[in-house]
Amino acid sequence: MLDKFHQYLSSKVVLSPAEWEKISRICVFRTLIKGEFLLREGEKTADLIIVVQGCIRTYLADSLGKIRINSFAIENEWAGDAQSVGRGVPSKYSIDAIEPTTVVLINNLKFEALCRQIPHLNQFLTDNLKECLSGSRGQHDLVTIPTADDKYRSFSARHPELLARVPQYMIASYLGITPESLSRIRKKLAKERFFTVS
Amino acid sequence: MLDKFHQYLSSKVVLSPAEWEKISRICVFRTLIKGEFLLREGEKTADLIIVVQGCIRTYLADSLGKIRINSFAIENEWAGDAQSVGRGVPSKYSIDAIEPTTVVLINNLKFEALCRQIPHLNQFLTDNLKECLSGSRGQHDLVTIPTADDKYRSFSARHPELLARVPQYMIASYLGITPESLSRIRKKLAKERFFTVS
DNA sequence: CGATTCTTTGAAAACAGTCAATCTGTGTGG
DNA sequence: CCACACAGATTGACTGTTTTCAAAGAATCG
Repeated sequence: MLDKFHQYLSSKVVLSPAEWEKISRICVFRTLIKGEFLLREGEKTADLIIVVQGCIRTYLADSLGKIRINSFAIENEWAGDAQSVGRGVPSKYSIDAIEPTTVVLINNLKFEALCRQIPHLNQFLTDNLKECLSGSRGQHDLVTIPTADDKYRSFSARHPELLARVPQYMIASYLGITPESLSRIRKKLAKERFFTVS
Repeated sequence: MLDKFHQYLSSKVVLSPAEWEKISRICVFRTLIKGEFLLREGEKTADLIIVVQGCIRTYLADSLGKIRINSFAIENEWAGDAQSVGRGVPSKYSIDAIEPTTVVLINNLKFEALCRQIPHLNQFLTDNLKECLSGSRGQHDLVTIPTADDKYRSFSARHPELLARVPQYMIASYLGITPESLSRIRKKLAKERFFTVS
């Protein structure tokens, strides 16, 4: 797993062996079984989270139980609320694994200290934050689409990899619709496709 | 305006006069009248945008004309799609001023070069990206609230300053509901408050 | 297998959207 | 200073989509 993470990092930035050595020393790997929590609402955390293998979801629970999924993170994606990390602010979100997953946890303070020493690593952080921001905006664009089936259409075009990987009721939650509606939409679309193809 | 921006920056990071001098040299101020565009969908831009005075909105237009507002930015807030900046990617979003507004435009490449020289400025960038990310997540949390009146309630609790400043039909767009619905919701809430207070 | 978890289906109710008309306030030009 | 035009907000009646609730089918996993 360390190797896999090294590979990913190397694909993003140029690092000398000595630099990688420093970075790897502050990486903590954690393996989660399906359904296992990485963070619960209200808990504090000081770690950045990067998925090495698997898939985790970040979600919000309203007053009584119903959850809304904010984001999925798969291989090499970051998760978590970058802002609350390292500020002692309790997280609004919960994070758990939806398949067997391995993540790297990196202490935010240590990471920022390293960023000051390693300019390339700093670039990596900045780029990633921008990517997360862009992803979040994209997700926002998605959920504000006014009709449920356009939401789903848009989602499947944009995230085919998740479509295959994530249970339907979670996609529904991510899109802000009910699983029942999603099921009906899929049925309708399948029918449309059938008449269109031949 | 330069002063105002200096004040803001100083409140965020410690800068020597020499550093501020360097930064100020790459700042371009631009004043917009109400309704004036800063960026249109499809255009490219290489500049970071920070509002010094006034209010701008970032929005997305769907296939025929209807717009969905992604975000408002008021004094000292950043706007724009951090990722598309400086990559030659045409913007998905349009940005215009909803009141008389002054913004600072900072060329992204020049800014990043300065960040490499001035660690504190780099910290400022990182912090701001995190804040933008957090803001975007918050906005997402808002629009995924399932009922329109909870959306509005949540919005007014979270952004009282915008409530007073932004026309209602724009707030409706921001929340993903119609102006008519918002009007009815406000009426209902006013009635509830009337019976609750006395 | 047997049991949980996930998806599908149906019918009714609630909610928000649409369309169209009216109302209100503000700023402009005669 | 008034009248008009315009942008924004409100209201009503109606339509349509989505939710809800409930139950039955698949699928998956130990």
